[in-house]
Amino acid sequence: MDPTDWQIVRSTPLFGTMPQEVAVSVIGNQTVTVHRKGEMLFQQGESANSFFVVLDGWVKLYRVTPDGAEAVVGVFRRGETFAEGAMFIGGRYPVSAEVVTSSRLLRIDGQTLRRRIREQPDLALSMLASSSYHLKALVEQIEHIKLLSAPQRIADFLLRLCPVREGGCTIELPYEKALIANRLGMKPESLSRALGKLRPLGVSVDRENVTIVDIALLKQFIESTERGDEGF
Amino acid sequence: MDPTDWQIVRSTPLFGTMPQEVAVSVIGNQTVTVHRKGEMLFQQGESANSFFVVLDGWVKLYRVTPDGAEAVVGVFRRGETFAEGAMFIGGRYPVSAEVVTSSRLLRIDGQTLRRRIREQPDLALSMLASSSYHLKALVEQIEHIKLLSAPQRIADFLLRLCPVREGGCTIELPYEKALIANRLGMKPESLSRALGKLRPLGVSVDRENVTIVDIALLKQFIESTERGDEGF
DNA sequence: TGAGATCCTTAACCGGGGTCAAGGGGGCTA
DNA sequence: TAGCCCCCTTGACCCCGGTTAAGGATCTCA
Repeated sequence: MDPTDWQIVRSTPLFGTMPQEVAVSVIGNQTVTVHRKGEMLFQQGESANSFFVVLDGWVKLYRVTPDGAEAVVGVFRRGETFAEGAMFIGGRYPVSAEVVTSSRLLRIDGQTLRRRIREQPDLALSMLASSSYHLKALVEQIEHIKLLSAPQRIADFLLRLCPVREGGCTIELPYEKALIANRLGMKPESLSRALGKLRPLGVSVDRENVTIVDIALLKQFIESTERGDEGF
Repeated sequence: MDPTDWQIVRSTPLFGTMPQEVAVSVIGNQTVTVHRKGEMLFQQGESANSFFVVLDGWVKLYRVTPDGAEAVVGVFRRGETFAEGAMFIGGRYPVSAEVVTSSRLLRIDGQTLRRRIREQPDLALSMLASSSYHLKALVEQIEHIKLLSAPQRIADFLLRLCPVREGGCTIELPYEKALIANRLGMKPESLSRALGKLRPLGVSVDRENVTIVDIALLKQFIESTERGDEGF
């Protein structure tokens, strides 16, 4: 945990709002771990004894069905926390977690956390806020799957990666397209085709680099009821 | 709040595990309200000052898009709580809530709750458990939409309504089929068709009454990779 | 008892996206 | 540089479920 790591931890919704000494009391001497692509962190059904802060890299959370199909329910990056909730519901992870790029994680022990919560009730409010943040993200994901077309979902995904709010920009896709596709509830082939449909809207793709001419145009496309192929 | 109401409150994941006096301190003299079908409880974006316990009836939570489309993200019944999380994330409801049958609700004020949490940290752990319960439900919903066909999703929906674990049973659909369809991420027409496809699996429908010959058969169908129309 | 409204079902049609298969291109190792 | 592998794209085909439209059933209310 160097100063940069602290900065990242303090940028999370969970640890960002509490007094410094409370954060220190929780994180104290928790361990930073390094992982390479493909490593499993935990599997759904395992007993949950800790949660994580992403210091660097990307981690995916997903469900697996009896026949092996995967449904990605979230992909987390630097400055995000995940699995805070699992420790409070029967102590079992409801999802599996896998590192999808080389990563550094901060693992926080559940036992000590519970103890701190009892001493520091405000900490509980932060945990609740963080949980609610995840709830909201899931609700939005459900909304998107139910109401948006594939091209619209990708457009939204791209916009969330944009560092700016208007104009144009070039962004780098953070991980494999197959994972992006799964995250958005579609197949890789559909992702390709859907990106193609965004071309008339000023989106060009070259390998993992995506250039967006006009953010406003995409926003409008997402909110429109039209589904992406009118007008040529 | 008569004794029956108390029994319901104490059956929730949230209030079920805490000591009686803590529950009393929170619920104390909170108000029970009566609502008729179609009443709005709150709208997404409104400031969130309270959450609810369903004493009787059904309440739907949903998101609305700019163009008016609805995506139902949850339907709650007697003995369930909802919107606990909203008060902790910027104080705004991320969804809208509407009563879908005549209902009686217990409304719990957020201010007093926060105060109680500071006095009673264990209460925070209960809140976290309850939040996590909702998280898990949303994750499962995403899994289902992404990986199951329409007939499989209804089969799952029916199984969750079954009062027994094996054999057969007859159940009554709790609310309108249009709402069931939306909750499951499909159109009413698809719901009809999908129920039709379950007929060969021992599911017969007569108005709002559904008879299931063999629960095991449906479970198997949900877990099978086949999507429902083979073998006739 | 009948008129209307609401809800549900059925049918025909169509389109988005899944499936299957082939091919291209960049990054490995040798 | 060659060879291989992996990831991605493209195309053809098809099926699930959305769309549209019509008709049937139940409930309400006059």
